[in-house]
Amino acid sequence: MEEQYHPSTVEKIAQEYWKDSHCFEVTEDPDKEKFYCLAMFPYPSGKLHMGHVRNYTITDVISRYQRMLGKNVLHPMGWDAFGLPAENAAIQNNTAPAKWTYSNIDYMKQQLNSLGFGFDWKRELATCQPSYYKWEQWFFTRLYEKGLVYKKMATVNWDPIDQTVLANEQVVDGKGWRSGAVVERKEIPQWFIKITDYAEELLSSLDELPNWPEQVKTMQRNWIGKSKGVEINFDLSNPIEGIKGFDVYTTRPDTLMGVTYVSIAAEHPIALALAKDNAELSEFIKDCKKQSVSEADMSAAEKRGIDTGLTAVHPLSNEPVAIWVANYVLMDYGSGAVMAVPAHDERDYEFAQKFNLDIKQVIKPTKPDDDCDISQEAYTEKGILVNSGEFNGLDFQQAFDAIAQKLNALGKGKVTTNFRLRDWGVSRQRYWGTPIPMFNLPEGGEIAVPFEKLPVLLPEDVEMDGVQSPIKADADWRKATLDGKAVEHETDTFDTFMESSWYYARYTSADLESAMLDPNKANYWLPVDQYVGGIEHAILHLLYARFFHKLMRDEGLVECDEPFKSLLCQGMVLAETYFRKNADGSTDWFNPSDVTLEKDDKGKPIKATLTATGEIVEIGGTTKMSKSKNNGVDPQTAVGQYGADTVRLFTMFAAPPTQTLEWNDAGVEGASRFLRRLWKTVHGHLAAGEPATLNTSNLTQVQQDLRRKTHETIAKVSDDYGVRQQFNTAVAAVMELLNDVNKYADRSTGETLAVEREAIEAAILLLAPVAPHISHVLWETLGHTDSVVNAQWPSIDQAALVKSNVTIVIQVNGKVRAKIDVANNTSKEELETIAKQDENVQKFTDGKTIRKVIVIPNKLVNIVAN
RNA sequence: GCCAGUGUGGUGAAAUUGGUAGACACGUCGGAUUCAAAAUCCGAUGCUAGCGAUAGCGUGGCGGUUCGAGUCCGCCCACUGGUACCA
Repeated sequence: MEEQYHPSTVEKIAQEYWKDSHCFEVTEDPDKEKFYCLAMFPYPSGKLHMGHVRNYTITDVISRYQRMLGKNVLHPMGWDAFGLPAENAAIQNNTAPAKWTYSNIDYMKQQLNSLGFGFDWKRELATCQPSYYKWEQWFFTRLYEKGLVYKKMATVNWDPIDQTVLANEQVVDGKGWRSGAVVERKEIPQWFIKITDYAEELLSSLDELPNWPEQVKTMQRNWIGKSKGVEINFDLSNPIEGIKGFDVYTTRPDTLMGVTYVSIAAEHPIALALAKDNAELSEFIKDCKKQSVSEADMSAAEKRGIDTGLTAVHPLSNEPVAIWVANYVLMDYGSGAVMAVPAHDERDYEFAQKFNLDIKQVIKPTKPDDDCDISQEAYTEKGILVNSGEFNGLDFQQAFDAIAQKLNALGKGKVTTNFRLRDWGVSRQRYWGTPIPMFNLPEGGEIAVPFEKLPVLLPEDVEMDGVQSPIKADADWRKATLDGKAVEHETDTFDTFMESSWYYARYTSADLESAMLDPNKANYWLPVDQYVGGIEHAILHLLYARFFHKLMRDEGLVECDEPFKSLLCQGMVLAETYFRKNADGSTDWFNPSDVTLEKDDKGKPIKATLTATGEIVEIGGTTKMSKSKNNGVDPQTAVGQYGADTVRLFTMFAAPPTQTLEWNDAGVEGASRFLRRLWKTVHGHLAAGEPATLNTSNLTQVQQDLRRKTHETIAKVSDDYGVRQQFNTAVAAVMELLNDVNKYADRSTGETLAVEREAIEAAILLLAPVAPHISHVLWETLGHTDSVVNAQWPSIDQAALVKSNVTIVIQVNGKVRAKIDVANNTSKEELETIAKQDENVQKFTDGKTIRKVIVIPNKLVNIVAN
């Protein structure tokens, strides 16, 4: 064996072996327990970034670990290939989105292989391939036939200069990112899938996902937002254009007597009707249109409103209440109207204060001493009704029921269950996506493209002008015939969340040409046993995929109810930023690789300079790796410099997977140093001669301790990989084991070498999932004929774990005053006696009365004295 | 705004069920080796005071529960993710 560790040589050997033996290509095997491990597939943006490296290292570690446990492991990879960035890049580089995308895929695939990820490339797919999106189109037409798809008007961001629809991301401070024009809201017809039909099930089956992070389930529950409330009808005092009234929904009918006005959306039919002969209102409505459609922007916008002059009739008191048009009420959600109870709702309170509207308290605290001062702020807690006539004195539930019942009797309201979740709008006015498989008919209306005419192909050889989608600009593309009749192709494409909603299932039947899925294969592999991806997908992607899975189930394609059995959400990858402010106020950002740091004597950075010029730059803090701050660290550079194993080891070691990960070159060197030390240890061990067969009956204390460490480490790492999914502590445990080997191992005889051999082999096996290349070569070097990728996970020798002594902490009033070594399982009584006799303990109990002694066997003794 | 997280030494972090705060690693300092340096090896390293034994303080802030709180509860601050057309 070579004395020095050369990562590039080692990695070449291992990667060639994996490739030549096709060892990650798997097929269904009913005799073996299956394990489907999946990473969220990447958008082919050009280069792999550290977030990808982290994601795929995690799934690779889990896959290799599960494989060593003897399971049939599927670990596929593919490309989320449709999307907005390809269009932007195509315009910028004067190329076509397809060409750009395919060349990115080629490059990134090579990068993935250089990192040694064990993917089954036979199942590779790219969502922009007609063989993939054909089945998505087919599935959509099936949903259409089942009535789960419909078309309606919906609001988009409209750039009036570029005459194009903008994504929320493309709206910056209310203006179009390219044109700078103030963005307008525009209503256009769009396709929707009825996710709300599945709201109840999407909510309730979250309870069947014990291995999902609680925070993700909570976010999804809140997003679905099931609530019980009352739908209330308000009549208009004077009908307008035949409109006699409108509905509002509230979860707080108990506050109904506190309604002092109602707010309606700018697009509400009543507002539009009134605006016809009200110039001021008409102007306000026009103004409301100049607003981004994103919820975050809207909530940040100033609350504005205007009194319409029209009143509605309060359904119980019959008193007139003012109708306001407000910019924060949206036509797309609910009925486009809300009742306002300023005394008991913060937003209504703020609005009422601003416009001097009445604030009427109708709820008082259940406990009289609770803070409630309506002149200062809204009281939003539930309480006891006041100023509510016949309902006075009722609590929330009683009032809810009584008021609902009364409204019901008057024919003015009913109890309903409401969901915050809205139907899934899947239409996009973009080019680089799956064409929506619908024909628009000349007489109006539409019909699904029949199966024989699928796929509706997206032309790939196009020129992007930066404004209009090439398939919208091309009148010929639109032309089609159906049964000899001229029809037109829909020119909108699908939301790219469509493709990412079912790719995990297609991997099981990747090359199937005759159907979307092969149920036999799909049902063998599904559900995914472990899904890993960024927390940013906690709601949208994961909810749409869950929904799509249920749609596929109801189509008879899959059997299980949920697609992802266990979910791990990884944190982002961060790096230090460096910048210089220019005289004109602009900022230049410098990549960490171009900066030299100067540190004070404690190691705290005090000064940063550009390595090339020596110019001083400012330290801008650690943030998410991004193009805008130029702090991306290229994985390829790191792999070239230290090797894939080091990069993988560092990514796993530097932080637990769910936390943010800070890239740090010094830390990477530490990881590299550890691998070199491992290599050197194996080299020294082999040079010392052949070990004898391990005989555990005649070991010295030091050797027993080393064996205990070996088996404690196996137990710890197994728990960390398999149960806790905390890879950083697993790596730390192996580091500890190797430290002990180097400190205590004895190479003088065959018997002692056997103890060292056991420890070293354990270390290699435990490390194999994280650093598979070096483990592959070292395992071979130790004389094994099978490859480490197929080796069996080490088992624990319970006898080696037995401890003779434990350290007990002795506290006085909760403060540590002594530590003692005692035999394992010393009795409570004995521990108490020993503790009280301790000299240091007596110093602190002297002159005090011992009130209580708490003894936790094998842990601590706490003496309470005063 | 709303929903969900996060906050521990100079730094990344550990502490799995309420029981020794800081494992492991980086950095820094000191030493060995070297003509010298790199690499490697050994040792020290939470902060403050003290030669030292040791003592006090210490897990974003304020308060609470408990014999005991990084961990549980309440309020607050800062940062991050999502907010339905970025993926």
